[in-house]
Amino acid sequence: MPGKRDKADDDSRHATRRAVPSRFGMDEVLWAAWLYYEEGQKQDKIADQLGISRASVFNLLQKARDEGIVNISIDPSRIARADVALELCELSGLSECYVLPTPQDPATLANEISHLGARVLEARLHADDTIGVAWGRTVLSLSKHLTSMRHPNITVAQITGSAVATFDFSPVLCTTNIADRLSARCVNLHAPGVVSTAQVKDILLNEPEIRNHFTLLQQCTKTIFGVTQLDGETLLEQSGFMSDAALQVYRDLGAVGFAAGYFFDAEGQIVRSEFDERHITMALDDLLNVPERICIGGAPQKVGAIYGMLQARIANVLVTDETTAQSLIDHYKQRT
Amino acid sequence: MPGKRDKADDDSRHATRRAVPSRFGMDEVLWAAWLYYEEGQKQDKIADQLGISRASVFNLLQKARDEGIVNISIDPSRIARADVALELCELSGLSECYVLPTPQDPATLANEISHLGARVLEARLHADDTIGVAWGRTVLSLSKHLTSMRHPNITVAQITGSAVATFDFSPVLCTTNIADRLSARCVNLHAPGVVSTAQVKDILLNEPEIRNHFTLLQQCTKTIFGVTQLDGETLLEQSGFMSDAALQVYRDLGAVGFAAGYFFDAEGQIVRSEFDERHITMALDDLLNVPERICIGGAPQKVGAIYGMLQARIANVLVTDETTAQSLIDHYKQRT
DNA sequence: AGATAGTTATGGCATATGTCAATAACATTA
DNA sequence: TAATGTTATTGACATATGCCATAACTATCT
Repeated sequence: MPGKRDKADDDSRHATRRAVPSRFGMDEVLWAAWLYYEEGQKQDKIADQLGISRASVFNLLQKARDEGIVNISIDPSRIARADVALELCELSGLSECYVLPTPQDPATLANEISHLGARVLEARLHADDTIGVAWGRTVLSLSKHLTSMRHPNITVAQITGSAVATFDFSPVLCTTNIADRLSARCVNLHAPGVVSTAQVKDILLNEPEIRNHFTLLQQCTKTIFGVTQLDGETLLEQSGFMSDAALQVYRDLGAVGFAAGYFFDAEGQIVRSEFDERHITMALDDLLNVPERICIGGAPQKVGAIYGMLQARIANVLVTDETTAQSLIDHYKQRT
Repeated sequence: MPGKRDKADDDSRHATRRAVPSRFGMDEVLWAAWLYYEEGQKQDKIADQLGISRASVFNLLQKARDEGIVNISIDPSRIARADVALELCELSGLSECYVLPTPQDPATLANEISHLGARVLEARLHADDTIGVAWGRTVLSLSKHLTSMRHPNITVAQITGSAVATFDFSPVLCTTNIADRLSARCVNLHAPGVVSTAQVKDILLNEPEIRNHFTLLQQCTKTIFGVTQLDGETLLEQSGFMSDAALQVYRDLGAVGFAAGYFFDAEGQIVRSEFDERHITMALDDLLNVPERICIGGAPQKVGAIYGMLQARIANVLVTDETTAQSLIDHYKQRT
């Protein structure tokens, strides 16, 4: 019974405290983490050594994991190397492809893909990177799975104007979230995502501040974006980003998907319409010049869109799940 | 009962196997590791998904850990930052210091320090490093704690001639072991560690092959070595590396320790005798020019020797245990 | 001082993990 | 094809871990 703790008890406690009086500055968290993860000691034993209860040791270890003092990570290169990924790379011309085991519960798929996306970004990230960030549920979700890390001189920049519509995965939010986790410089694009006429777009693009932003975007070493299919309900209209009518124009022109600011058809041809003239986003040529163009996304209904995107070369790195990857492989094989 | 497995059973098994038929090339190990470590699923659940027993999942995870597919590591910078380490750095002028919690069982101390040493080396290692390796129990033990890793263009070189005596921690063994684990180029020094006269040493040092080796050593970016005290039995004489008489000469001259090929006294003065003229090892000037000189060692009886070594600036990075670190701090404070 | 609220540490229990000997699956040889 | 050795898989048990309600402690206020 815990209530029994009295002076006698306390004395006996002191006897076991010999090794590590807490006056030592050395972090108990660190201490426990070392003994547990490096030396493989049992929590009981560590509790003895530190003169605390096993439960406390558990708490210390928890803290160590939370604070990133211990890092448990899966070598991402192995995930890329997995057979399905490899086959898809060969068929599609992707330079890299990360494939997640498809979860049993489809509802968690999007979440888990963005989780893997976060790991992939972390693994590929290095000093002096400039990351162009798009917007969308997937990208926002990715930002939440990033563990705080610190590389010198990282820049995170918006590739699309800040949409004004009311939705919780705005370009600004995606960008700031990611920058925050990476302790990076955050460069927002202070312009609307869509304007009313081509003329307004021209005027804006000639504004010095916005011009500078697009110049910065040309320095991008990476971009991150999701991908949407156009059949059925999409968040493009739901979010108020564009009108149903504008979207229908693209559908009528044969577009099947949208990624990183551009529409494309089932064979990877970029589809343009009047809307492009009003959409403030990174120029296509600049986008295609970015060395690492990372697309995060997967779902059965997205397969057609992803295929088109891959053919359009919008992405050269893909993070997806196994079912989607397999469908894509099948898709490619059919065409041969 | 396992014997009961028959066709009926097999069929039911197939039913649960839907998700991951083993025909998929994707590594089950990787798959299990992802589900367990990234998604935090329980082994039971993973077993279901993969259609294998929980015990097998456990085995897969074990394999994943063994093969380094999952990495569990403690941020080494935190260990360096711990208070005792920091204080010792300031007092001694070390550029870095890694301090291990002193284990309860003194018999395991040497082993655990070399374990930490291995982690430290791994953490500091990067592409294009050239590592000068000394010999000794500690260094050999360190080599065994290295986990296989692969950086491009690492070179591992012996800093001392290959001793001919019979002991199991010879320079050659230390070097090859480390090179092997790091998948590095291994450059051995094809000469005895000690020769009979100064003249023989001169002749050897003028041999082109050996000359080249010493030129290579000047390119070292790191050295790794242990440290020995001279009072009591030492492995210097036990190993047949040098005679009792030769060692006594150094003791008489005031030497208290030996590290990285050189003797020094309690205040950090290098102590030389005739033996140095016959000892084939990296030149002292070259040694002191190496940017990272990592000494691995700790024990109550080594404190005096380590103090001398620190004063002699033979090391600028120290890996030790807390008791030793604390004793060193006390030692420094006494002198003020 | 005594009461109060907020924080940290603990005991004990439900669950998850690790171990191992037994057995199945497979490969090899006679 | 049977016998034999080798490796992988498993069920069952012993142990370690994760969790949470509550005790102990601390700081603050009356």
